[in-house]
Amino acid sequence: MSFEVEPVNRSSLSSQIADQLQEAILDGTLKADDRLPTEDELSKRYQVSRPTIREALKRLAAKNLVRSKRGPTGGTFVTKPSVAQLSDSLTSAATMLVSLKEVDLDEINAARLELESTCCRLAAQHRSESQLSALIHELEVQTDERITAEDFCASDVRFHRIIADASGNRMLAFVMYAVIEALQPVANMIAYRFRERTVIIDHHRRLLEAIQQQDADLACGILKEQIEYLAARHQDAQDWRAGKAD
Amino acid sequence: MSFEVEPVNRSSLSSQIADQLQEAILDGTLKADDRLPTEDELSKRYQVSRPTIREALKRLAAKNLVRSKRGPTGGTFVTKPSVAQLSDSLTSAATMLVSLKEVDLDEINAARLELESTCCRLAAQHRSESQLSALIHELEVQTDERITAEDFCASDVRFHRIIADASGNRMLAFVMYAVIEALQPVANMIAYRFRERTVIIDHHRRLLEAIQQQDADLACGILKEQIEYLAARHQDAQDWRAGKAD
DNA sequence: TAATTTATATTTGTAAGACAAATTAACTTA
DNA sequence: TAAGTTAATTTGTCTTACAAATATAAATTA
Repeated sequence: MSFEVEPVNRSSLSSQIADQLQEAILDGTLKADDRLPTEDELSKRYQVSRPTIREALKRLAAKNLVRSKRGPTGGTFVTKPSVAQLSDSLTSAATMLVSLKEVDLDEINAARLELESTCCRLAAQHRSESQLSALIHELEVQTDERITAEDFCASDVRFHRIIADASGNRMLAFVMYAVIEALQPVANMIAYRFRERTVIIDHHRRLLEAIQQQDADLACGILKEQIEYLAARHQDAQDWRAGKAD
Repeated sequence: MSFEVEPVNRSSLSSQIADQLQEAILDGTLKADDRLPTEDELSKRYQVSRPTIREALKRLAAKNLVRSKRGPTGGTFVTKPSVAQLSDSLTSAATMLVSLKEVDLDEINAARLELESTCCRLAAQHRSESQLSALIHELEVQTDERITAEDFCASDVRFHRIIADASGNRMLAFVMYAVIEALQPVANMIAYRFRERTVIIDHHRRLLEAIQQQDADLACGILKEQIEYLAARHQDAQDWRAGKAD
């Protein structure tokens, strides 16, 4: 005599309910700006307590799938996806990879080189006059003697973002933004002591000229120089830190 | 007589606590596998009720930053989200944007071609025997006559993810996963009627061979063929749909 | 009558207390 | 010593109550 044994479901109630609601959102059953049933209604429908529903909703809120509001016209609403939010999520996830040391610096630098080379190549093809003006403007900002290190870093980021924008492909630009942001902690670390602004500015000037002249190969070569320079500076910073710890 | 007015903090307690704990995880104060204080301890420390703590922890759990376990050696432990988990967290946002046509499909396809060409080139250099075996295995799965359309799509995704992994760069793999996932609604849409499996399988076989032989240019050419094929199939699906609506 | 203030109803946010479920270590029994 | 039982701990769920925020309707004032 035998009977079948099936795996039992060990997931918590709140995670099961969150998964179901997520599926309803992703498969289009629940649409952007739709109002979910109230917490009380959901707890009746699922035959669970209200705190369990709230826990499930917090799981969805953490993924930006829903937002809540109090009051007679309040409730829990499916969030409308936006391009800005996707960009933020991508950036936040990339930053986490770095913070949690899931990826090492060589990997990020290599990825940056690949991605930004692609952006440079496309930028050399697609750049507009206003993007060139914007690059020129940032170069002027960077050469100003009064600029603080902080503002120099900010201008550096903007310079590279303009290049990403000039690729003419928004998805690529988002990906590029994410990688640039993920590198910010490192950039901040070497900003004060280990990075010669004049070298960076020179790279930027030559990069701008190459893009202006639509010379993709030259642009990629200059970019490679800059990324290698920055990687070496960072290695110096690490060595200096290691030496200091002795 | 005047006094300063500062913005008041409108965030809920549970989201503030989740943010603080997330920061502690990301800045390295809390490391992977560290055990957080018990729910009771956290509620005493933060001077809030235990359900509020639980809601905060559910927010972190949804981001794969913690996991919980019952029992005397249980508790809430810090986890390190994997590249796959982090990119999965982008899936919902990206998927919805593509479904709602908030982003231009041509842009995503163009970005995919650039990114995946880079991954193919690196995969041709860096692929391991086990990655080749995994690709071979997926090809076998795909050629099985009994496979459902759903399972074929899943295998297709895995095939491309293996290529991203074979690039040997986790940051690149991360962004590649995100782009692949964003295209899933489109792939699902054309899966049943507009996509010849034999064509896809042929592309995959040739891609595998090119990577095996470490011929990066050939791999990139085949990939271009596949992406163009899929874009055309999708255009056919849209046309067919437009015609059907008349 | 128009503008302002107050009251009411609704929904989410938080708290307190109780009990259940899962798990591990310690203890007991064979 | 191995197997079984028990106790303790922590998370998971439930019940009940009240607070906070909000929008609308009603009441009051000018």
